[in-house]
Order: sequence, then structure tokens, then C-alpha cells
Amino acid sequence: MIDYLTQLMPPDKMEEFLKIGTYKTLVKGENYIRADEVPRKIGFVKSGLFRYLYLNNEGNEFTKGIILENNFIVSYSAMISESPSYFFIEALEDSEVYSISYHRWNELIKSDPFWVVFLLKFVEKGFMVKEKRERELLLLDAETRYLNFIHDYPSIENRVNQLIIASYLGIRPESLSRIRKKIRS
Amino acid sequence: MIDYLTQLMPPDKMEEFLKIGTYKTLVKGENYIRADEVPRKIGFVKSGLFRYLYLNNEGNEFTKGIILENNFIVSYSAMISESPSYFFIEALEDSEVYSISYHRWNELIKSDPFWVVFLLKFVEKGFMVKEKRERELLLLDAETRYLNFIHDYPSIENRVNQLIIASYLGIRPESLSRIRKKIRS
DNA sequence: ACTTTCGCTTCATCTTAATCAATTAAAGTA
DNA sequence: TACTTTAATTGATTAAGATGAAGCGAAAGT
Repeated sequence: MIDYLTQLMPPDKMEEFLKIGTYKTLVKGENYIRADEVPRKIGFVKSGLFRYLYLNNEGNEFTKGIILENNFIVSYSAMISESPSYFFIEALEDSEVYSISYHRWNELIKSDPFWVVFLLKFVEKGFMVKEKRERELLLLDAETRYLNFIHDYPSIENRVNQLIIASYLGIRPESLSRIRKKIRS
Repeated sequence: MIDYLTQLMPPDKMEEFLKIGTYKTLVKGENYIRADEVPRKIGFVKSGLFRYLYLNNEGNEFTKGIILENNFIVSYSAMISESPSYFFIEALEDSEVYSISYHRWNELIKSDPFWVVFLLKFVEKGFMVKEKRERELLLLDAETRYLNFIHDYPSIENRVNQLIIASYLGIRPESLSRIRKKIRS
């Protein structure tokens, strides 16, 4: 993680960054953020794996996104608008997270324009990921979305089960099984 | 437009903002940004109506978003990554746009932290819109998406035809017609 | 070693929306 | 006004994916 952060900020900034948060460990299945609660923290995945998880009224689950290590986990829209999160942020593996309160984070942002630019870059990156995801949901069928998925997340298939992948694609695991069968042949 | 901008920035900033761009008029059907071209400008809709439009390989159209006056039109991901836009930005009505080159825009951003914060707010807003859209595409069926649409864009139904609304919902106009019939009864 | 559980697959059926085609309604144009 | 074009609706059929139920193999627990 330190190696990675070195690419993003000079040493003095990193020191500031590492001063305002704490490390937390989460076991597989635990939630970093819970739906229907106002999120007030932002995490950086040091190790492990997370997903953004929606549950609808019927109890079906939809995986909004999968987050690998060296990425932020945050319910950003809800956090900045101080409204309840629509989704959970769930650990898919035992994980370690560097966690910062929104309050402390805001103080950091206000203290130095460097951090505003830093934040902007991350929101821009999130925006681009969302744009791609939206495009795929709107334009592509399930089979093509699956092929894109295994391209975008190679080796993830060994770390999560097919229910999770199917819920990321917006289909049922049975349908994913058929798609996989079709591709194999 | 000036009234609206007054809410977003103090007079001295607005003067800067209005100095670096030019006004353009577009007739209905004209594109502000074209797919497959690297976009190098950012527009602010003074009057009229636009949509973000994807065309897939089969020539089907998908409306990624609808933009009312007093909003920015920009293929942001493509512009900042200097890659070709995936979508068109098409005028749905005769429109007037205040247009700024990305180059000039960048100079503005670099000149003053005020503009970084300003930009951050807009990217955040775009991020939130995308998050909502993504959630709706993933979780809701076509009928519910239509009901949400007429709630979010009241009166737009009188300004655009049903092919456009259907393409926004990710369905065919025939299906939208059936949904409308069902809702009426 | 046995058995329970879990993840994945398969089958039959159902639902939703796509597709193809035809018809009606509306809006513009000569 | 009649004529032409475009938009919206309706119907019949097809396809994609959902649903409910059952089977199977590998891993984990006892």
C-alpha cells in the first residue's frame, strides 16, 4: 500500500494522509458501510477484496462494483450529501482497510489545494468507471458483459463465486451458467 | 443563464468565465460533440435541449442522458483522457450553447483553486447522476424506470418523441407504448 | 469415512421485452 | 383540401433471461 501511495503523493503529503486514519480488519462477509445508514468514512483497501452491494425489496442482490486492493471504498454520493447509502460495502475476503472519517478528510481537503486536486482525480476516475458501466448495461447483452467482465477482472473468477459475478452482470446465476456453457463449446 | 451562473460564482469569476468562450447556436439534430472524435470543448446550455447518444454496431440508438438548459454538455471521460468519445451530444431542439475550449478551460483551472473546487462540484454532481442511473438500470424493470423518468423530467414528454424516451429507458418504442397503455388503464 | 453443505449445473416452464409487420394518428406540405 | 411523411399504436411471433425444482460433485465438518 505504501508503495502504491508513493505514486500518488509526495512523502510529506503521505505523512499527513497516514496521520488522520486508522487501520481496520474485516472478516469475509463483514460490511464496511451498511445500506440505509449515512456513511461518514472513506476507506482505502490495503489488502483483500470488496463489493458494492444493492439489495432490492424482494431481497435480490445486485453487485454494483468490485473493488480490488489499492482502491478507495466509499459510498461517495451518500456521504457528501449526508443521506443514507443505497448500498453495502461488503468484504468478499478477509481484508485490511485504512479508514478515515469524513470529518478528518474534509479538514484535510480544506487545508491544502493539493488535496482538492487529489480528490478531483479520484472522483474523475470513479466517473469514468461509472460511465463505462452505464454504457455496458445500456448497450450490451449479458454474454458480452460477461466477456468484458473476465477481461476487466482477470483471476477474480477464482476469488468469488458465480452468484456474485451474475449479480454484477445483472442476471441470475443459472443464466450465467448457461452463458459459460455456451462459451465453452 | 447569467442569473443561473450568479448562483454558482461571484461576479469577478463570472467575468473570467465569460471571457474565455463563445456562443454557438445549434439547430435541432445538429451535434455539439461527435462519437469517435476526441472532444476538446465543454459547453453550457443557455437554451434548448440536448441528449447524449450512443449508437451501437447494429445502428440502434441509446440515449445515455438528457440535458436541460443551465447544465454543462461535455464528453468528460473522453475529453480528459484525450480519447475518442463513445457518444454524440445532439441538439434535440434549436439551442444556444456557451462553448469553451478544453485548453482555455484548463488554463482557467490552473489559474485559481476556486475553479478546481468549482469543477469538483460539477464532477461530483455528474457522479451522483450516474450512480442513480446505474442503480436504476441494474435494479428496476422498464415500467418503474419509465415512472421515475416522468418524475425526474416532467414536461419533457412534450418536447421529445417516444423513440428517444424508449432509448433512454433501454427498451424499444413498441415496448414503451405498451407500458404507457398499461399505466393508463 | 460419512454426511452435510455449498456451489454449480441442468431441465421445464414462465415472463418480459424484442422483433417483424400492419394499422392508425398526427403533423407537415403541396 | 388532399397528399406525404413521420410518430405512435397494436398484433403475432420469437428470443433472452427469470423462476422453481432437482441433481451432482467437491469441499468442509463431524
